[in-house]
Amino acid sequence: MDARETTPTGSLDLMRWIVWAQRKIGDDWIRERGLSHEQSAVLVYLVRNPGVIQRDIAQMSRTSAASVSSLLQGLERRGFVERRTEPGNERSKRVYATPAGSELIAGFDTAMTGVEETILAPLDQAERATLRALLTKIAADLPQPTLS
Amino acid sequence: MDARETTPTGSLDLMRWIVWAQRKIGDDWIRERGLSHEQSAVLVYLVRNPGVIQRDIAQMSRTSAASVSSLLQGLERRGFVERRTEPGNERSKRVYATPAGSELIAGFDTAMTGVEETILAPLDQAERATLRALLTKIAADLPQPTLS
DNA sequence: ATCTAACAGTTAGGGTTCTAAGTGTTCGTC
DNA sequence: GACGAACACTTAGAACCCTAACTGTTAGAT
Repeated sequence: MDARETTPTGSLDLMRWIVWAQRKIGDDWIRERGLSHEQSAVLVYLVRNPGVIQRDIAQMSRTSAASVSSLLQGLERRGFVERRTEPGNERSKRVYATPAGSELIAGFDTAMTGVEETILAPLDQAERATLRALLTKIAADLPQPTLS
Repeated sequence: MDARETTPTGSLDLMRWIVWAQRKIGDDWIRERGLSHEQSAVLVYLVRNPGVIQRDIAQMSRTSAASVSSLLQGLERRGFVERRTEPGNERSKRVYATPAGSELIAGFDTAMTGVEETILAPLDQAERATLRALLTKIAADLPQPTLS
């Protein structure tokens, strides 16, 4: 939930608004499959980065190792994820999305690209290029999300 | 959490990335004060719209009346929110942010405008105007967040 | 006036996520 | 080797949010 404004004006307010519209659709799609938003985000990450260890997941999602542990328990119980320890390193566990997990995310991705197309419909190709350039410039040096 | 990509390319991926960076900072700020993201969003809404009833909150946040009830219990217990029933209508409750609640959100807002400035730093004034124009165009006819 | 249905909100119970404290494993130093 | 610190992860317990079922209130129809 993030409908902080009724009539957004600042650029970041607008972005939040737009992103929130897309996210809401994605969350609904995911929730119908019985997963939370956080679980889906981790599953997407696992499909793109197979075999990472839990510490990596904690870093990218900026949460604690404990939260990752609980979260993966839920995903594992449903058969979307698998954890294996490799011989020679008994304390790390490599995490993989199962075929069922990958399939779920594939469906999610196609649904989401459809939504993206719908959202960007008001812009022509030149405008989209400009937008992408500006956003790239911003994203290039985002401040480290360390608190003020 | 929404770090779905390691190297985002699409415009909406970029927006998600940027928004997520800001949101993460905001969430940390809020969590240090002992609130969840959802609770903060509702509190912001209440500061801007004093006296709404719980059904309104459920509509704007697109959740259920039950969730709003639990959420407000947490906010009320901490003294950030107050619920009053008006004579003549015994079944609706008008909800107000207390001074403590308003003060909290005021601090949050100033912190966030600082973050916004930091994030937009790479763009000059002309670029910011272009960006805002493009985003406004998109936001103008966002698809209704009804599921596909 | 009564009866029903819709409404506004709450309670109960389960899953999720968080903080704090606890295992077990590896590395570095002596 | 042996010891201690750092590391990777788990468990326990609390708060949160959600679905389903519930209580109490209002409005409308007969």
